Amino acid sequence: MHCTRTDLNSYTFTPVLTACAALLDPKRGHQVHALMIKLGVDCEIVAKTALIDLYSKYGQLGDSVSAFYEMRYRDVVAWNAILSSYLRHGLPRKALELFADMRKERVEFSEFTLCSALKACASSRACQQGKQIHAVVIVMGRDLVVLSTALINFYSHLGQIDAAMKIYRTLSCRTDDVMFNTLISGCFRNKRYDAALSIMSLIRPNAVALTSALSACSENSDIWIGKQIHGVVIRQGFTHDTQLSNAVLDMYAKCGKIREASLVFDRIARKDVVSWTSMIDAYGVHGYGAEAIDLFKRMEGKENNDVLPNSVSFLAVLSACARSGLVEQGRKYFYMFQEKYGLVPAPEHYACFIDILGRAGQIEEAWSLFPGMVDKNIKPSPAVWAAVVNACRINLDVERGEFAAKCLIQLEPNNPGNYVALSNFFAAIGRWDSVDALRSIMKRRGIMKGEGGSWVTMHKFGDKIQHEHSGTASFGNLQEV
DNA sequence: TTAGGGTTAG
Repeated sequence: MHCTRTDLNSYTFTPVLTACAALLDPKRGHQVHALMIKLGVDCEIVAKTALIDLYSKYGQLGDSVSAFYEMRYRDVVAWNAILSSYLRHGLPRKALELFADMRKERVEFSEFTLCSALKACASSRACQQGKQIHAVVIVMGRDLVVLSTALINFYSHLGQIDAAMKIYRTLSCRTDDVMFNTLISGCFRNKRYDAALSIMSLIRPNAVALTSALSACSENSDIWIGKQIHGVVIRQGFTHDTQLSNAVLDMYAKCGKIREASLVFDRIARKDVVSWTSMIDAYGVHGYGAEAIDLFKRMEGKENNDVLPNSVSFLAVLSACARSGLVEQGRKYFYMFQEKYGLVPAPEHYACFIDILGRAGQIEEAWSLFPGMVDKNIKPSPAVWAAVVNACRINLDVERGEFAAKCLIQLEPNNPGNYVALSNFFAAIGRWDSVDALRSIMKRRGIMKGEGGSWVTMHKFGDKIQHEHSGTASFGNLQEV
């Protein structure tokens, strides 16, 4: 058409943009956009909306947002597209701000809008706002399968599984696999195993349901259920599914079964970046720093078909070095990831590297990283300041420690963990008056440190009790001991 | 002609 006709307009290009977005080939999409500009057909509302979606799917949030703000007039579809764009980039708070702007501009919502808003509420844990949207759904009288699914997902993520089940029970619309998968994932997430398994029995086992079941078992360190799900994965012939196998691997790793995790890893035929990173991290968490590094070298080697490490792999390798005290290796990889793979360290990478250096007494080198952060326009996060405070505690660096402590509390005054780090620092330098002062501040602000705990799972086979698994819990995270 | 719900690694 481009070669033979001269009457191309916005409506010709929008489906082409949709195709480009589906192909995830930015070069092609950029060419098409350039042609649209050249022909002057990039300004219509549908064209701009398709561009919001295209750039969002390419991971170019800035360009997606630009397309939105370049519009003279915006309809509800354009607003919906930009909400999805922010959600796709993991910015639910920003999506909720835009949702508020929609209300200010008196744009009438559609079901699409409410779905996205509910998703934003679920991932940012905006309980009250989500319930208000539920009320809007009721008032609109829309009982649709997609909207009901979004509501079930919202309540499940908030831990209100009974509210989620009530929506399912009082449904008058049709059901489908996505809704059942949402229910299954919600029940597992909230440890309603019986309900989850009985819903699973209503549908044919599918990879998504099994993956979410396994990720909930990882989260809850529930090896007993996790093993049974793994059995279903094998019996139903899903072992070729990489994403599902990654979830099996991670379940064993999170439950402390590193050997089993490694066996699953070896059997994944088409390993992706998540497979490699999960296994590297599993070794690192269990203190097998050398094994983590060996595996990373294998990832770089010939057997790996061009799967490149990303920023999560970067962090997994660094944290493996930190846990095993591998200072030289940590330093090597901190720079190698930037030079060889062009990955820009985020604050969490800096926090990890500062931790490595601090434990090794290299406080000067840790401090010397700050100018580099300023150059790269990276703002130190609370985790960075916490790492500095810990480094100063180990190295008895009073002056810098006090400075970092001040920054940390200013930036994140409600995180109990920060007060623990500060308290340990002041105790180490003998400032018991400050330790006391911190306790009073915590009391006054109502900040409570989470309790630590430990647990053992026992199973009874006839008269015999078998010890199955044990671990410790602190701040909601479970770790094998 | 553009927008929506469920799944894996930090």
